[in-house]
Formats: sequence, structure tokens, C-alpha cells
Amino acid sequence: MTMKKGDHLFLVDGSGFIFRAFHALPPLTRKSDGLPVGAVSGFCNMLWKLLTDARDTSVGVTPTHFAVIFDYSSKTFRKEIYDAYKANRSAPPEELVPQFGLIRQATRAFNLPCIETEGFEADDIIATYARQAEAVGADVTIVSSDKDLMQLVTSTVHMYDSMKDKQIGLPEVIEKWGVPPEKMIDLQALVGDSVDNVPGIPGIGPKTAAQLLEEYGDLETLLSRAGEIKQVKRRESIINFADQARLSRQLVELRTDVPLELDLDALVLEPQDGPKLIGFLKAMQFGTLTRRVASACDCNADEIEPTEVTVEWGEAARGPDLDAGTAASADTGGAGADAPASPAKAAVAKGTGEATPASLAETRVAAFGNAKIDTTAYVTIRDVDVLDEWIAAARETGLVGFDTETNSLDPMQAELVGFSLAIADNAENPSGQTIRAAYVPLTHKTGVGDLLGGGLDENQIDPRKALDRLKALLEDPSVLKVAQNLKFDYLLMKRHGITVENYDDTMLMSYVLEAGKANHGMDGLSERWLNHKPIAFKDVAGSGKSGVTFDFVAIDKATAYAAEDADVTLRLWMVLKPQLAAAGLNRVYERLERPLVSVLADMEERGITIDRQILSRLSGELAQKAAAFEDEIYELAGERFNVGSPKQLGDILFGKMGLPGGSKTKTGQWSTSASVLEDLAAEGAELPRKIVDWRQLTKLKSTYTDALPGYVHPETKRVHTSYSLASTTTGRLSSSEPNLQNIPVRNAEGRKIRTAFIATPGHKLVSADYSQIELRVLAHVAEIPQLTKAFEDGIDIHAMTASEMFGVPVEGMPGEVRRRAKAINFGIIYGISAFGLANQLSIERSEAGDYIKKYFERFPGIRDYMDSTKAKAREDGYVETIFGRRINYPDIKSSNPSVRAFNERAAINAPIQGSAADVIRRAMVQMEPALEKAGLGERVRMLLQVHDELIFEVEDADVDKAIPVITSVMENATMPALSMRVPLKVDARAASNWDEAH
DNA sequence: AGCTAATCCTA
DNA sequence: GTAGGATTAGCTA
Repeated sequence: MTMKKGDHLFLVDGSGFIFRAFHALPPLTRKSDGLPVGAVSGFCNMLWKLLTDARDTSVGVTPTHFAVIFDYSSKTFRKEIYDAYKANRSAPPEELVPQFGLIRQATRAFNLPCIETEGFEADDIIATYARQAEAVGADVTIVSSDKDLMQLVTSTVHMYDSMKDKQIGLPEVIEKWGVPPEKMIDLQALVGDSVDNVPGIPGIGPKTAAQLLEEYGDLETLLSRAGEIKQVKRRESIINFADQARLSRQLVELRTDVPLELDLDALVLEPQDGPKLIGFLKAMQFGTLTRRVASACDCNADEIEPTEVTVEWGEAARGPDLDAGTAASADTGGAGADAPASPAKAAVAKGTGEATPASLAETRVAAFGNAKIDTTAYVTIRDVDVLDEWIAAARETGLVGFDTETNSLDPMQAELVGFSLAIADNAENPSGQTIRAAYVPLTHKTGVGDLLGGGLDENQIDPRKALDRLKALLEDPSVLKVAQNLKFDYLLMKRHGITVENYDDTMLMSYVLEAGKANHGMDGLSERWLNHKPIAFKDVAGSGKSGVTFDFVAIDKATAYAAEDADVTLRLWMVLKPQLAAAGLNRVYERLERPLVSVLADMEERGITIDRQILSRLSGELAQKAAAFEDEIYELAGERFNVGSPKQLGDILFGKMGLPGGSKTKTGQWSTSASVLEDLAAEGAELPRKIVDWRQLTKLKSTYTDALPGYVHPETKRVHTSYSLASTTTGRLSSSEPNLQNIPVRNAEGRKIRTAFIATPGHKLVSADYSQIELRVLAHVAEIPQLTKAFEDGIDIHAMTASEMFGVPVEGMPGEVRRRAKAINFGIIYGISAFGLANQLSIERSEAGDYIKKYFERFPGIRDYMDSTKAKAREDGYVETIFGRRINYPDIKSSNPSVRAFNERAAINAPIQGSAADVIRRAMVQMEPALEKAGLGERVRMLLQVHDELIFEVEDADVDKAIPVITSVMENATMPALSMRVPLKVDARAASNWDEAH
């Protein structure tokens, strides 16, 4: 049958698949003898899926012709052109070797042509067939995700990434590489490929290459007009390496004239030979697929004998040097298994009527520490009526442990996969045995472990129905919901239109009880308090390349894991709740921790807009400047090296160039830190200065201008950071993915990044920050009259300090004098040491010691504060903030002097840093009600917190009204709980971007 | 791919 | 000298 228009040819890159599957799929061995068969299994599943079901994948069409292509050997025409081609390829992993042959046998078992040609790579064969098919008007799907094949993509030739079920067509190539497929060859020629040893042009990466091709059209034009390029380094590199680029092009360009034994028409898809295929699958012991094939072809698998398969273990196995550089990264997922939570508020578990908090706490710890947790008793709820019964039981007791399972750790992207509930039937006498738990799967998939999986498991409750029931429960204020790291679940539920009411978070409870002592993750809490080690997430879903998202976890395994989480969480609540009362920490929990859950979830959900154009322009500028520095650096060093490698740099600076004054890091490497380089520069060396500048530029580029756009949410188009409530010891928040608490501000170059954080049209960003809050806290806790007075009078605190210490009048004070006083003030907050101060000010240690002595003479209250704080830490094992938050220092009595000194400094710092953190937490909790009251509820939205600063987005017309409200809330945040001896001062400004607002 | 060390960004 | 998080290199698997 002649191939024609409307036919559809599938070309599977068998060699590429082997490597990718090997890395991307879980290791799997044949049960009977341990033969590694993971890649074979993945391969068979993929073929079966494509042959029977291609229409339902994102390919969307059914094949009429089909072939699997392999590399023949490492001796190809490319090797003749360029001896080093693929030269640095190491031998394939041992487990992979026998699978090369097996995959060829699998292909034949599927009745598919298995094609390879001596002297050519699989890619060339694929290219040849693809062009031939195109010529006769047929469509082509290349099953591979290798970038080397992307040059073949046209409107009728597509690629298909079977592991991600993703079609790669023209738009995808352009999106990924910035050039259309026909320019991929030129792009790769410029960029090169370290895996295959394609040289390319040094200093040209994908971004630059795309830009150059955009400007000059193609490689030859670029090379001939290279003299026009403005950037010196780039121009020279291209001129010098032009021939290398031409060679690279030859290596990268795929041949479309490979002599083929089978012509296109011979690739027509033959019907499956059921028994033959089943025989092979049985030999491999692939049970699930065997059954599936048997039912599809109406065979009785039991009657079919396993085929003899040939296993080549040794070097004879063909296919040693294929592309190992295309390993897929399977997303790992699942949430709720991580962070710690906080205590509960409702008095549901009443305990025994007369018990004191302390005795109840003790009883609970003993009861739950000894209770055996039976993880086999968990229930899987697949029926709405059963779910209703559980919800009714939760209403009855007024208490429920709750946890969600999702396919992502990012609550803004995660989709709900299921949820679990735990109920204490007899809360009056909680022995631990009375707790039962269930998992409600909603969107689990069938065919777990198969490459492409199956569809939705039918036997699950309709998610809409389940969510209706769940909403009623979660929003019911008479039922206390207990979760671990509730902010995740809270935000997830909010995205489903559910606002959780009345909750406790065991992570936050632990944080209040044990900050500094232990971490607050559920697994650790469970081991400490319940004497029980929960199932690890990676044991149910795997990790890394072999990890799957939770919807691909089999429901029975999922139930054991998920229900256990809810069970453990509820037990932890039973143990931790009475301890809060016993330790007198209920107020800290209820006023500084729990209310932040919804406040932060709202802020995270809002996100902030960034201007990607600004960032991309900045990125380009930074790249050019950095490249220029590299040039000069190589010149000065006399050789090319990786400037970003401290190791290589150290060897050049202190070895080759023999510069003096090198210090070593702990691991014995030369230190090349900025301060070392600055010192060298001060002594006249040119290179170190350039390195410092280069580092600054590349830091800004990699961490900010290049990384931030990747965090823009696909739907909201905004950046949503994640705040952690319980990852610092002092009570500060932390921000991650991305960290928006370390956006540059200290120099002009870095500040440009802030201009990319913008308000939506018609709005302004308002930034309000506390002035000197930590020094004010210090003045308050240490009761320092001069400091207090200075803050009351609004005078420059560092100048005042300098004036006190050095007897210099504030008027006309030299900048250097004030700078030293400022360093000392900060030093005090950090638990000053002569060593540290000397370092900071680049002075002798003895001189720094004199400063400190002088400071303490002038401010004796500070020395008293430091001494009493250290004494308290030694006595009690913890220190406290002005709102009663405890920070533990279990190692304060360490016999190691440096460990002890470190703990002492931290203990001195903690009440200051922690109190300031408490103040801003209070401000954040009070902010929304205050704005609401001022009629600004909907129009002023708090977006970010940066330790002493809050950033809002405000409608233009409301800015003047909002600023006084915001300022007032922040300045009065300690009230009415506490009145400070020192006033708090807040500065607020509005502008269209963060740089100008700050 | 997962881990650590080194570095550098913030308050 | 306090408190964090992200990136890169380079090693190990």
C-alpha cells in the first residue's frame, strides 16, 4: 500500500527512549531473576498506548505507518568529520546494557519494524523517513523529545514527548529556543553541546544565539558579517571560532539521504499478533500489560507460553553510546507531608474536668506516646453516603483532623487529588485507640506504574459533590479543623471557594512550644510525641526521576499514607494543645501565629505583578557587561577558566599568580570571598576587582532577572511567593519560591530590579517600613535613657551614638565617625564581639575591643541587658520576646567555647529580632480589620512583608486615605497589649514601582 | 539527580 | 557579630 496524504507515520526514537526511560522511570527488575527491565517496561507501555490509544493522547491521531529506529553503533560519519564527536561519552550504566537487546526484541514482538543502518545515527534515519513522508503529503509524528530532532519540525512533522504526553510543534520549538525549527541547526552550531562534544562558539548560549540569528538571519550571514557585532568579546569569539561553528553545523545537521532497506510503504502498520506479544510480555513478567493485551485481543494469556528471550549482558550488547543527556524530570508532587502546625483554639477535647493544664498535658503525652497506631484500619471512602456519615461524626464531636493531597507542593498551582479526615470518637477519654481516619480519593488515575497511565479511576466520588460536602464542614464554625501546615490547605481550599473557619495548626503549635529546639515537620513531631514513624512520602510516590504525583499513587497506598497524616495530626493536636496552656503560650499562639494563616494565604494568593520586559532588558545588559568582564579577566589571568568556580579562581589567584594574603576555607580551599578580593584589590591587584564586579552582575542576572520571570503564574500573571511561618527560630517569616525578601536595594545596579515590581494600572504600590525598629526595641527592653530620648526627639540615632562615644558634636560630624557608630549599633543587636566588629570595620581587634568597652561605659544598661539575657538563657534554656514568644537555646551550655559563644550571641539577638517580628505580625493581623473599618477593605491589598516593611497595592484614588491608616496600624501595633517606652515610627510612600515606593 | 560548600542577596 | 533563601560548581551515585 502506497503512503499518501492523510496517512500518519509514527517514528519512535528507540535509542533516545531507552536512555530517557532509564533515567525517568523507577528501576524495575524481573521478579524471577533480577534482570533490569525498567526501560523495557516503559517502552512496551508506550508502544501499546500509542498503538491502541494514540487518539486519546495529545498526539490526537491514529498511526497508519509505524517504525522504531535505533542507533547502530558509535562509528558514524560524524566521527570521521570530527574525531572528538561524542568522545567524552562514558559507557552506559550496567543495568541498561541488557535492555538494548530486549527493546529490539520487544519491537519485533509488537510486530513493528526495527530499523538501524550502519554508519548513521537513529536521528538521521528518522530525518530521512520524515522528509520522504512529508514529500508524499503524509503527516509525521516523531516520538522523542531530543532537541537534535527539533530541526525536523514543520507544519506536518511534529514531535511527541511520550513521557510528558506533550506535543512539540512549531510554537513549542519557538517558545523553547527562540527560533523556528529551520534555524535550530544554526542555533545548535553556535551553542554547541557539551554532552556530544559539539564545540560551538565559546561564550554563546541559547539566548545569545537566538538573538544573533534573529538579527542576522542565518549562520553564514552571521559569520560573514561578524565584524559588525558591537560587543568586543562576542565579536572576537565569533570571528575566531567561525570554522568551529561550521564544523559544528555539519555535526548537528541531520542527513536526509540515508540508504534505507525498507521503504516508506513497508512501514505500514500490521495488525498485532496477540499471542506473540503476550509471549514476550510474559517472558518479561509484565503482569498488568499482559492482562491488558490479552483482554484487548481476546486471548487467554494462561494458555500462552513465555517466549525465549535473548539477554546480552556483556559488551556485545549494542547501543553503547547513545544520548544520555536527555533524562526527563518527572514532577514530584504531593503536599501536606512537610511542615509543622500550630495549636487549636476550640475547647473540643475537654480532657478531664478537673485536670490542670499541666496534668492534662502530662496525661496526654503518656497516652499518645504509648498508643499503637494501626495503619491498616484506615478506610477508603468512595461513596457519598459514607462521606456524609464521617462528616456527621465530625459535627458530632466538633473536632476533625484534616489533610489534603494534591499534585503539587505549590498551593497556587496544586490540584486537589483527595483529602483525609480523622475523628476522635471519644474525646473525653482519648486513649489514642478511639481515633479513626479515612481517605477520600477524588482524582486518582488508573494504570499506576504504566508509562502513560490510564484514565481517571471511576470508583471515586464526584469531586464536585465531595467539595460541596467538604465546604459545609470546613466553613462550619462549630467544628474545629486541625491540620498540619494549614496555610497550604487553606489556600488550596480558598481557590475552590472554601474559606476554612475555626482551625488549629499543629505545626504552629509546635513552633510556639519548641522554636529553636526541634523542627516542626509532621514526621519529626510524630516520632517525638507519638513514638510513631509515618510512611514517608517518597515511599508511596517515589522521588526524583522515579517520583510520581499523588494522583498516580494507587489508592490503597494513598489511603495508608493520607489517612495516616490526618490521624497523626489529630493525635499531635491532642498532645500539643494542653501543653500550650500549661506553658502559658496560648496567647502567643492565638494572637501571633494562628491569625497569620489566613492573612498570609491571602497575600500569597494576591501575588505581585512584575514587568518581564524590564527584567529581560536588564538581563541583556547584565549579560553584555559580564561578558566584557570575562574578556578582561581572561586577559589578566592569562588563560580561560570558569570565573564562577571559586576553586579554579583560587588556583589562579593564589597559585598561578602567587598573590599574597590568601586565607583558606574550612575545606582547605582558597577563600575567594568578596572581602578577600577587596583586600587584594586594595593592594593594587587588578584581577580581584574585576571578579567582584563580575560576580555582582552574574548574581543579579541568575538570581533575579533570569529567575523571576519563571515564577510568573500562568493564569494570574503575577508572582506568588510562599511565606513560611515556622522556619526561623526568632519568629520572623521567611519567603521562598521566589524569595521576595532579598530583592536588591543597596546599590543602583541592583535597585533596577525593584523597578520591575509594579502596580497594576490604576494603582500604586505603597511601601511602609518601620524606622530603626530593632534599635527601638533594644532601647525599650534594655531601658536606655539616651536612646529613648533620641527616638522621642527624632534625632539621628547613629550620630547620637557617635557623639556619646567619641565626644564629637552631631553638627558637622564626619561621615566616617557616624559609620563606625552605626556598625557598633548593629553589632550590639547581633550580640557584638570584638572579632566581628573588627572585621566589619576593617580595624584591629584591639581597637574594636576598645570601642565596645567605651560603648558599655556610655550605655551600661546595654551590658546589663546582655548579661541578664545570657543568664536567663542558661537558667531557663530559652529567652523571650516582649510578647512572650519563647526561643530555645538548648546548646547554650555547650562545653565547646565557640558553640557556646555563638549561642550566647544568638540569645542576645533573639529577643530584639523576635520582638520586632512580633510587632509586625501584630500589625499584619490588625491591618485588614482597620482598612475595612476605614472603608478601604476592597481597595487596599497587602501584598508583601519584608521583615520591617509591608507593601500594599492601592487604587490611585485611595492612596492618600490609605497611608495614614496603614501608618497608624503599624505604629500602634503593640497596643493595647503593650505600651512601649519608645515610639515606633513608620515611613510610607506610594509610587508605581517598588524602587520608587521604598 | 541529590548532596554540600561557597558565595551573595535581604532585614 | 543575628536571621534567612537561591544559585553555581563539583562531587557522588
